Amino acid sequence: MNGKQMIENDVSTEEKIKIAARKLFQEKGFDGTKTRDIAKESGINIALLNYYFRSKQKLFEIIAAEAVKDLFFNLLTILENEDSTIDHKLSQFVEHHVDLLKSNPNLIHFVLSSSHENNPTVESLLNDFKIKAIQSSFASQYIQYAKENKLSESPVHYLLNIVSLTVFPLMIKRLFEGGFDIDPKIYDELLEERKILIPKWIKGMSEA
Amino acid sequence: MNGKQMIENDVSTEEKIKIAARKLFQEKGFDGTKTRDIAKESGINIALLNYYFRSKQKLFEIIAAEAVKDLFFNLLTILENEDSTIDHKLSQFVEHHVDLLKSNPNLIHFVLSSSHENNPTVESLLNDFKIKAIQSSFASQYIQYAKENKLSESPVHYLLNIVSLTVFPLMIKRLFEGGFDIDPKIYDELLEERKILIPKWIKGMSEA
DNA sequence: ATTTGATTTAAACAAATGTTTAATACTTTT
DNA sequence: AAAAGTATTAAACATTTGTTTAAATCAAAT
Repeated sequence: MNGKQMIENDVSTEEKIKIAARKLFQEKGFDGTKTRDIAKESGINIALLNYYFRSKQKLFEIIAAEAVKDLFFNLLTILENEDSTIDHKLSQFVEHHVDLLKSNPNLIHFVLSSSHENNPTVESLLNDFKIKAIQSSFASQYIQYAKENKLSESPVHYLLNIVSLTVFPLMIKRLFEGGFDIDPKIYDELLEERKILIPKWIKGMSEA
Repeated sequence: MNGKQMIENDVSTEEKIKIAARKLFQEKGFDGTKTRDIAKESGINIALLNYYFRSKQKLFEIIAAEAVKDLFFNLLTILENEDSTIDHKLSQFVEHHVDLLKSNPNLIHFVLSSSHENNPTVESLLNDFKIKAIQSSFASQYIQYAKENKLSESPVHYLLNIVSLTVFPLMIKRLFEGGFDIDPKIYDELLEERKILIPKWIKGMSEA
C-alpha cells in the first residue's frame, strides 16, 4: 500500500506520477492537464494514477500544497534567521527568489491560481506562514528600521514593494520577450542586476 | 415586459455570448470554461455559440485580443500625450491601473496566460504596442529624465519598477486576504495610498 | 401573402475524459 | 513451494464536451 518496496535508487511509480503531474499542472493548469497526459509523461498505466492518488483532484491538491511549500519555506528560514541583519535578509530574499523563479517560471502563477481554489491544505499552509512571519526576527527588525527612518507608512507597503520589485519582472518575462522581441539573455542579465539594485532602491524609497 | 427583459433585448445575441465568455474565460481559463457554461450564463442555446463564433477556440481568441486591448490601449494614450510631463504620466499610469485592475481583478492573469498561448492576434497587438511605446513622447521624456538624474541603469528597469509596484499588489490581493485573513477594505485603502506613494518612491529610487 | 434569408431550438454525434474493473504479473511471507 | 499481499495492465464504463444537423421560428423584401 505504501509503495516502499522499490529498489532504492530507482524512482518509485508514485514519484514518477508526481513529477509528471507537477510539470503538467504548473504548465497547463488543472483543467488543461488530462490524466492520460500525466500517464504518458510519466510512462505509467493510467489506472495507477487512481490507484496511488484516488483521483486527479487529490493528486492536484498534493502538488499544489508542495508548490506553496517550495515558495514559502525558504522565505521563512530567511525571515527567521536571528543572526542576519534586515539588510542582509533583504538581499537574501531578492537573490533567492530571482534564482528560484528563474528555474521555475510557472511557480508563481501556479501558486496564485491554486490559492484561488478552495484547498484547505493550501489555506492552512498560508496561515501557518502568516503566523510565523509575524513572529520572526524580521518583524522586530522592521519595527526598529521604521523608527530609524521615521517611516509613517504601513509595514505592508514595505513588504509589498520588496516582493513586487523582485517577483513581478519574473512573471512577465515571457510576455516581455514575446511582445517586445528581446533576447532572453538580455532579460536574464537585467534580472541579475536587480539582485543588487533592488536593495539599493528600497533604501532610496525609505529616504524619499 | 419587465426591465430585465428590455435590457436583454437591447443586447444582441452575439454580444450576450461575448459578455458571458469574457466573464468565464477570465475566471476559469480556456479549459475550465465549458461551452454549456457560456450558454447557460448568457441564456442562449448552445448551438448559437458555434453559429456566431465557429468554435470555442475562435471565441476565446477574440476575448483574449480584446483583453489585451483593454489593458494596453489606455496605457498608450497616457504615454503618447504630448501635453503632459513625465511625472504626470507616472501619476496617471498608477491611478489608471489601480482603478482598472480593482474593478477587473482577473485581467492581468488572463492577459499573461493568453500571451503564453500561440495567438497571432495577441502577438501582433503586443508588437504594435511596443513600437508605439518606443515612439511615444514618454520615451524621449525618459531620456531627458535619465540625463538629469544621472541614471546609468537600463530604462527597462525604470519601467519594470513602475509596473511592478503598481500591478503586483493587485495580482496578489486574493492570496493576501486569504492567507493573511485581512479585511478587503484595508487592502483597498493600501492600494489607494499607493497611487500617491509610488510616484514618490520612484523619485526616491532615482536619487538612491 | 409569399418568398427568402437569418436566427433559434432540441436532439444527436463522435470524441475525450476521469474512473473502475477484473485479470495478470510480481514480491514477500509463511 | 504455496499463500497472501502488492503492483500493473488492457479494457470497459458512464459522463462530459465541442460541434453539427435538421427542423422550426422570425423578420424583412418582393
